[in-house]
Amino acid sequence: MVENLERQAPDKFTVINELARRRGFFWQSYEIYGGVGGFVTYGFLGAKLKQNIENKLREIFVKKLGIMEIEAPIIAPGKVFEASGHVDHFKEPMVECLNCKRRFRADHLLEETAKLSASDVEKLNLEELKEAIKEHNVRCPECGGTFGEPKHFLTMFKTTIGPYSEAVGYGRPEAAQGIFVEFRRLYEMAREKLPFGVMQMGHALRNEISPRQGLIRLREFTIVDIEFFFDPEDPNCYLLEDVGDETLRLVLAESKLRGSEEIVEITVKEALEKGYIKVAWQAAFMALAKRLLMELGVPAENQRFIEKLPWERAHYSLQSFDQEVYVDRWGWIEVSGHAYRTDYDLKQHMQFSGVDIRVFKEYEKPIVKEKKVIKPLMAKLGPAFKQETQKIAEMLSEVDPEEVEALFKAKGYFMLGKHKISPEHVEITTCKMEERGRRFIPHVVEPSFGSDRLVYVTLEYAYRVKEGRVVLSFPRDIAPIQVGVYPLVSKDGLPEKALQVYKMLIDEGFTAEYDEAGSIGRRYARADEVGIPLGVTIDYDTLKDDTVTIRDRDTWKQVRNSINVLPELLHKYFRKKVEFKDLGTLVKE
RNA sequence: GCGGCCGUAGUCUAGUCUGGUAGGACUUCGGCCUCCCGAGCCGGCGACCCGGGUUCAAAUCCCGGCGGCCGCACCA
Repeated sequence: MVENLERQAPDKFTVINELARRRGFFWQSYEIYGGVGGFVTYGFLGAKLKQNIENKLREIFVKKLGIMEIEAPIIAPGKVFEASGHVDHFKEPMVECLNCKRRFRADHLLEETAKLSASDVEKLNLEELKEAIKEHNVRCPECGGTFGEPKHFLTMFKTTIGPYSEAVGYGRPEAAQGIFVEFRRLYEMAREKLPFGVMQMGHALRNEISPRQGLIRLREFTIVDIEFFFDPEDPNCYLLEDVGDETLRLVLAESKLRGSEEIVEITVKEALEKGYIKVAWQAAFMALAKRLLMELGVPAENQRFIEKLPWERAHYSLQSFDQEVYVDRWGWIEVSGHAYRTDYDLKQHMQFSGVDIRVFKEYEKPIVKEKKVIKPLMAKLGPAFKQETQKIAEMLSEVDPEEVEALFKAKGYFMLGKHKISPEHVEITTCKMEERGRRFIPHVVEPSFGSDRLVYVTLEYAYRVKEGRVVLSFPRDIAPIQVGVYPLVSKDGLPEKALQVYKMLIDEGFTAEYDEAGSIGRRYARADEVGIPLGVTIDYDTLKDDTVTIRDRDTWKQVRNSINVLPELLHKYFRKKVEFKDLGTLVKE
């Protein structure tokens, strides 16, 4: 099997997908019906690995930064994605060649063939695209054929909510909107203080045209969206204290425009000083994302952040970086996106819903302004205008006091609609206005992770071949199974003793596995292949002195120690407080 | 969606051209054996992607579909 793999030298993607299927990490869903592209089912090991990775995200963002995790629905009424701009932007205009049936992006064709600019083409609707294609006589670049009607392909899953077909709903293509639409309540829960962050981890749906990259591109996948709200006029980012000196490897848009993928290695602080990254919070989250990937086993030099060009960016973003990891098969692939969404989403929802979702921020000292006001003297207005009085009083509050004063000076009266207002009807006074704060829509930076991709890169970076055997060297704190427990041989009471140890470890909260099948070597090999960091073996000495051997997955070294010290030592080991050599005395081979 | 290649147990594969009982290896399971690294022996489970057609007879030939890989396109 392994020899076979080495002989054919397939890429890691193939090897990992095969291993994943064989050992039950994940596989393509609906296999008994032939399988459907873009959907995946995680087995026991994969689900556990994914949970452990997701918990790592929780640890970094929820526990340490106090970001609030929420869980919102996957289906949203049409309005939500109309407001967010997805209904308009989450689709591509396509034309089909009537001759060879090839499909092309209509806008791309016009850019290339008719030499129209990207921004011009983007504005065109289907009808205009059709005309532009006709006008410029655009033909199929493959066979020279003519094109049919341009059509949009919407990449959101559309459905109806309830039995009424007019109630259109969409499966969310991102979890972010579930946060934005609940902003008011979330802001309250954050004690009405900025900055604050909200995270949502859950499934998202994108009806990809041709998803053929395993966990890398799925139609249903797990997204982790963090929306971090801040005051755009208060750039202070307290995270810089922690991450300011962290280095980032950036590929800047300006380099890409020159056709280069040159990497600028720079600290977070410097990147902000030089203006490479517009928002401090965004830079800070990029640093945290880098650390996360390192903890998943991806070294810094195999990571980079690549800036999106304006036309590559999502419709809501002012600046975007993709965090990329180098993988064997495709080179650089995106594992997280960092978008500066500004106030775009909240503004849109405010407009579409009609609900004021601005926040109020009190000034440290109220700003006192002197302001002229017109005070209607009702005692004079009443007798003069009778039933019109109320209306006039309202209208007076709308006019500019300065202007009125000037008119009085010049003409001795002014016309309010058809009414003649004289100085005797009103009083113009100066009064002190106190502005206690301001109302504004917070800005947002969004770090967004793809859980499934994290699972994939974790697997790829854990993959090793040692002496012809596959070892998944997961970081010990995300390994799906922590400890394997084995009787050296399955007789003479060793299995019974091993089961006791196994139960004790389970009771202590470890994820453990008991295995007595085959020879001990076979069991170690099997455990290595699913990445179990430690193996505890019960042998004949155990029966005499209650000690066991503990085997390290990566070095295959063994130490020996008493059963009763295992729980405490192993807890420390999995929390990275002690190393393998600290678990006991080395066994000579 | 298009083009090329491909589809036999969990995995790798023989058989397909030339239609006639689907065979092996690894894995897995049970047993024996086994005092630390996929050892050995015995036994068991397990497959022709789906549908239609041709034929006495289809894994094999024909048609359609589904799925995979590679390329194109797409990836907000």
